[in-house]
Amino acid sequence: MALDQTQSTFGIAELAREFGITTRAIRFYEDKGLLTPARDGQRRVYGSRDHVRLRLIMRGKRLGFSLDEIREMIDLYDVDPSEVSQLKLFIGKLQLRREQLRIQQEDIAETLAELDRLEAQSQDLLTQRVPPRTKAAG
Amino acid sequence: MALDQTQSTFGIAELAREFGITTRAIRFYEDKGLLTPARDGQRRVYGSRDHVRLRLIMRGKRLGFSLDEIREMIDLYDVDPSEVSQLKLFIGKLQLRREQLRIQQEDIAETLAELDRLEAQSQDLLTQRVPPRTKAAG
DNA sequence: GGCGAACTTTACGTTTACGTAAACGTTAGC
DNA sequence: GCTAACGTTTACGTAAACGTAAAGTTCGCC
Repeated sequence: MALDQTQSTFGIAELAREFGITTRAIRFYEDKGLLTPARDGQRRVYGSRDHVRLRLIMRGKRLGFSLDEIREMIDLYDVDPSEVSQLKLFIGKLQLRREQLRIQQEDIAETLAELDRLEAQSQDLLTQRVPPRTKAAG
Repeated sequence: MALDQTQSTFGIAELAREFGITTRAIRFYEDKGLLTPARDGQRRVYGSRDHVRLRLIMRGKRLGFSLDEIREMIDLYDVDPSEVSQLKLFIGKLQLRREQLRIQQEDIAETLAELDRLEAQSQDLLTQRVPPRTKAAG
């Protein structure tokens, strides 16, 4: 009954179940260059690297990034920093992402604050209205 | 040279400029029920309410929401809390949004942490490599 | 050796969110 | 009275991200 801590290979259906997506989607991500599974004959075999990447893909999607953007972000993890010029370019890309995420954080904070307001109002209305005949305060 | 604090009406091109989108997009949002401008003859006239809504639309888009989701969120601001049952349903929707935003916050935090790591690594590499012939430390 | 389960490729279909172009109206200014 | 700027409707086009169906393969098993 002991589960594997880190399973090293996965079938496509297995990944699909785990991440709650379709095999079609997973193959589509491969078409777009986001995943590069090995093959056992004709069948795709996904390793831990693909597993990680798929997690990054799903996270990126939750944040509303396009697959192109997600690919760019994922590729950041694989950059071979062989040339200084490319390294600086790389750091530049990091800054852009960071800035974008910062804006999203602000947007979320604003939205949450507004939701708080709306809920407070609603709760007020509820507690004022739920007892329509209690002691008659008006 | 004094600017209006809160301009009360806007033309479509004016809004488009302000928000950096096309008039086509603005009309599209109207088609989808996100905006409801008044008319001056045939021309659309946008009020401060539409201006606010457009800001909410853009914020929702930055967070990766679909126009349908955005419409749902915007409509939350206009709910007439006439019935208690609807009010409870409304509060439920608020909770769902809140949960989704919380997940996004976590995703952003994770991503930022990873970007930090990547950048630290890169900076290390830069400071180690930038001076290829200084004092010859190897 | 036939059958089902899981996988494959190929390809057309669909939804979302607009882009783009055509053809037309109206208003200010020369 | 013309044109330039700004607006309108209508409609077809397009990119992204898959869905869906068809048709074939491969593997384990009874």
